[in-house]
Order: sequence, then structure tokens, then C-alpha cells
Amino acid sequence: MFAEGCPSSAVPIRIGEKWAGMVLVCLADGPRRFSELKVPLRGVTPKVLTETLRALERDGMITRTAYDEMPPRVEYALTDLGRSLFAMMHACREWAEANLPDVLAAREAYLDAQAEARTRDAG
Amino acid sequence: MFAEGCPSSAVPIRIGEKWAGMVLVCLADGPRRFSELKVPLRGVTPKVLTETLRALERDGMITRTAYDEMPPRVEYALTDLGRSLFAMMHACREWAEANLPDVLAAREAYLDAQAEARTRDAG
DNA sequence: CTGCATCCCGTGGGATACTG
DNA sequence: CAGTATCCCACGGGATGCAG
Repeated sequence: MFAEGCPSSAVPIRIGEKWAGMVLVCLADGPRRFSELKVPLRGVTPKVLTETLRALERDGMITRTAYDEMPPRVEYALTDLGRSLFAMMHACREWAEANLPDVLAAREAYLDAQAEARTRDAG
Repeated sequence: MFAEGCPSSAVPIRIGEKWAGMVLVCLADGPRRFSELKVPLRGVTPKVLTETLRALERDGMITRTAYDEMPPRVEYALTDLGRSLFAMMHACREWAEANLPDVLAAREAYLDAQAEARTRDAG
């Protein structure tokens, strides 16, 4: 169980990566340029955006097309694999939204239980 | 898009957390004790396992039941919410396994393209 | 415009030792 | 047995500045 070579350990996409998912969303309905991605992704620095794009490109989720022009123009687009991943993530997102209320309720209950425990200790 | 209060940002579960997913797997077919979790999760330290379990408990994914005995006994079990998340993660895992070959191929192609670019620059 | 270089920092996660 | 207490480090990610 959970051995070294386990395929689950090799799970390719780190949807934990802070911006990867948002990039997929931004590319969902068509190719976008580097600067077009920076707009909706408020707060992302060029360095981090580049890293994210490189990782997605490396894993075959997006393509990078550089046009030899001045000023430079580069377009990023989803591959079939990327679209497949996007669909997967969409399902995850729907799960999250559907269950968010329960999670929030659980957190509140947890906090309350803690507070009660503290009261009991103090009293 | 991607505003502050966006529910997607509040996505409750960090499946990126290194051990959280494995814990769910370990609890999938019944409650387990702390020490019973440490066995399959080779390499996890008690501190980190505790942190992971606390986070899952806080979010309502698992329950923690402490029996007042000597020696101490504590059992962790999935909640309905946890089982739901487990099912979600199972789907993610199946996607990953199904698409792993493609990702690996993409990585190799990416490396080859890089090597070729270097050769071109040098020559 | 599209990045790369550099520096920096918080935090997730690990090692080790100790306790009720 | 089931943790807690400390210490520590790598690394993801951010800020800033520069270059082709």
C-alpha cells in the first residue's frame, strides 16, 4: 500500500498548485496571450505565471505558440488532455461548492466543541 | 473572476495535503486507530499525522472517538461527508491513472524538444 | 510584450525527544 | 498508546528589476 512505484504517487497534475486550475479556466473558451492571462489572474507575478504555464505545457495540458513578431506574441491553448483535466476539475469544483455548507457547519461545530471543552477545564 | 469572496477560493479540502488522501483511503473500509494508520502510511511522523487528522476532523470528513481506557484508545472513522470526498478522490485517481501515459509521453516530448533546441543553438 | 534573474519569506512537512 | 514540544529545512510563491 502506497509503495514507491505506486501510480497514484505519480499523479501528474498538482491541482494544489495555486494558479494551475485558474489558468485552465481562463483557457477554457479559447487561446489566450500571456498578458491576457495576467488580467483575470489578479496578483499573479510574471515569474509564477511562467512557472505555472511551463509546468502545464510540460505535462501536455497546454500548448505554447510563439509568433516571431515585434512586439512578441505568445499564445497558450488547451490540448485535448488539458480539456479533459479541465472537465475533471470542474467536477471537483462542483463537489466543493455542493459540500461547502456542510464543511462550514462542521468547522463551526468543531470550534464550539473546543470552546465548550475549554469552559469545562476552566470551571 | 476569481474575486476575493469566490466560493472556489474557499474550497474546503486540500487534496494537495500530502497525507490527507491516503488517510481517507485507509479509513475507507472501517474505523482505524492512530497506530493502525501509521502502519500503511509509512514514513509519516506522529506530528504530521495528528495535524492531518485534526484538519480532516475540523472539516467534518472524519470523526475522532477517544475511549477513556488504559492504555488509551482512539478511533477515527469517515463521516458521510468524508465518504463523499473519498468517492470524489477516487474519480480523480481514475482520471490520473487513465491519463498518466499521455502525461508521461508529453513530458518526454517536451524534454526532446528542449534538447533539440539546445543542439540548434550550439550548432 | 514576454519573460528571466535575483532575492526573500512563510509554511508544510520532517526528525527527534518527551509525556499522560 | 496517542499524542505534544522543539527544532529545522526545502520549496512554493511573491517582490522587484532587467532584457531581448
